[in-house]
This record gives sequence, C-alpha cells and structure tokens, in this order.
Amino acid sequence: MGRPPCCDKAGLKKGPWTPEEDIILVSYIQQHGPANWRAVPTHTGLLRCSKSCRLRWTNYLRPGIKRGNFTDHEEKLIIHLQALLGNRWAAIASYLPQRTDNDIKNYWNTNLKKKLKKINGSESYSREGFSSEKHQISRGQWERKLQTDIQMAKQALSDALSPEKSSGLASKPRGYASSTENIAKLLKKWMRNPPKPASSDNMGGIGTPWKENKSSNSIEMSEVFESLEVFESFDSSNSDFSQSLSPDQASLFQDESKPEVNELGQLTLLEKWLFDDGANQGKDDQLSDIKLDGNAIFF
DNA sequence: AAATATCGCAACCGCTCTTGC
DNA sequence: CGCAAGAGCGGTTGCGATATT
Repeated sequence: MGRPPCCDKAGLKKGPWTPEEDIILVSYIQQHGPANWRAVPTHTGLLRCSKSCRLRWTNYLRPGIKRGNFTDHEEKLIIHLQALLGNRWAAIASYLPQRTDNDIKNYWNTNLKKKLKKINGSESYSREGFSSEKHQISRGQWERKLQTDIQMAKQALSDALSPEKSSGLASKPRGYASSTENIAKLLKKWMRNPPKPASSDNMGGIGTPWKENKSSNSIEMSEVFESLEVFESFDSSNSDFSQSLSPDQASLFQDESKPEVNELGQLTLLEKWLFDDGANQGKDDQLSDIKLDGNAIFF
C-alpha cells in the first residue's frame, strides 16, 4: 500500500531547471517567502512538483549559498563532523551555513571518501574504517583515539566559527552568492557558451534546460535581465533585501539561512561538549552518553 | 581527431518525520 | 488516536564535462 506520489506526475517536467523557471521561482519566493511549497506550482504555473521547487530553492537559488571549491577548512570540518555524526548531511550542513547538505554529500562522495582512503589506508575517519579499526585495537586505545578525533573536531569547529579565520563563514553577506548572483552567473555562462543549433528540437523555450537551451530566441536575454531587475534587492546584501520585505517575509528569509552556530546558547549538548575546554573531568560520563546515542560514534 | 572512461554535480526517488484535522 | 498531506532527509541516478587512450 504505497503512498501516492507527492503530486500528479503526469505532465510535470523533470530534469534540469531553465533560467526562466528559476526566475519564476525566485520571483514567487521573493513575494511570498519560502513556504507552502504545495502552492508554488499552482501559483507560478511551473510544471514542476512542489518537491522539485523546494529542492531547487534550497540547493541552488537560496540566498547565501556558496558554490564551488571547498576550502581546506571546510574539508576538515566535514571530515570530522562526518566521523562524529555519520552521514547526517543536514546536521553536518548546519555547521557550514553556506553549504547545502546536497553539496556536502556530493563533495564527500566524490572527493573526501577517496582522499581519506588514499591518505589513511587502514586508519580512517570513515564509518567503515572507524568500525573496523575499533575491532582491531583495545577499547582503551580506541577511546584515546576517539578523544583525539573529537579534540580535532573541536578545533576544526572553533576554527570554523571564528570570524577572522573563517573566510566569510561568520560574516554572512560577504562571499555569499545571492539568488540573483547565482542566476546571473549561470546566465553569463550560458551566454558565453551560446546554445548549439537545434538538432532534434523538441525542447525549447520554457522547457529548455540551462546547458542546452537551443533556442535563445525563445526568450530574449534582455528580457531575462530585465526580469532580473526585479530581484535587484536580493543582490549581495541580504540586509538590503530584508529591508525591502515585510517583517514576515524578512524573517522568512532570515530563517531560510542556515542557523548561526556561534551562539553558545543555542548549541546542542554535543556542541557544548565540544566547546567545553575546561571540564575534561566527567567527560567520560558524557562520552558514554554519546556512545549510547547509537550511530553518532559507534557505527 | 575520435572513442572511451572517469568524474562531478544537479536532480530525482523513496522513505521517515512532522503537523493538522 | 489515527489518518492524510506536507516537508525533510539520505541514497542514487543521469548526464554533461573533462581526461585518457
């Protein structure tokens, strides 16, 4: 008795999003905020399911997303958090406010996994390595290693949260690619590599994906940029954007950003524990609590 | 230069969790 | 309390780009 699909798949478009679709989506969200995804396709006329819209927004169009190269810093942080949390990408992503869980997951699968395998051989921070190693060494040794790992994670975490060290991690607007910027970048790229002449052209216009938009005549680029002016307020400074919104909308967009984690008051037990430099006494107790937590440490 | 292999990323799928009635 | 629908999450896939033969 499977659950029916989230939306009627018939007639819905799949695959890469087009600039036009992105603009429609961003425009709608600018007006209504990123909520009630169910209503998005019906209100915008997008032939996408609500889920697809949400995904596109959260992984790509949302203001504050940094794309491209991961810094060494981010890399270390991901490695340690993965060792601590496992493949809980959303949780890991919450420590890297500029990155999406999808991005981190992809980066882990394509880069870090291999890197760690290469570097560590038998010694590994990965779930597999950790677990196999655990069986080879004594409990004491393993716990000492765990302490070291956590110490390193703690270091990486505080480094990441320290504004002067982390290039833009704590200073939100700088280095952030806003929706407009994301779209603009793509448009530039798109224009640099103009669409190839149509071959088997059953896609065009609204249905034409970014990379293979075969009919630039389907929408004049001037129109695209004209439309982009609508999102001027998105640009480079989220605060400017917020000011142009109603308080409700502004808060929606603020909430949309990944949570700031540099406020100890909001930290979870694990985070507090990681930060708690002084009290090494009693950590064994806390450690056992964490162990009991199941897959956080034991895999 | 062409064919093939590999890589990286965006997007989809299916499951679970949450929420409202 | 149970059900349905929406939202979120992690795993997987598809495909274009790039590297290698």
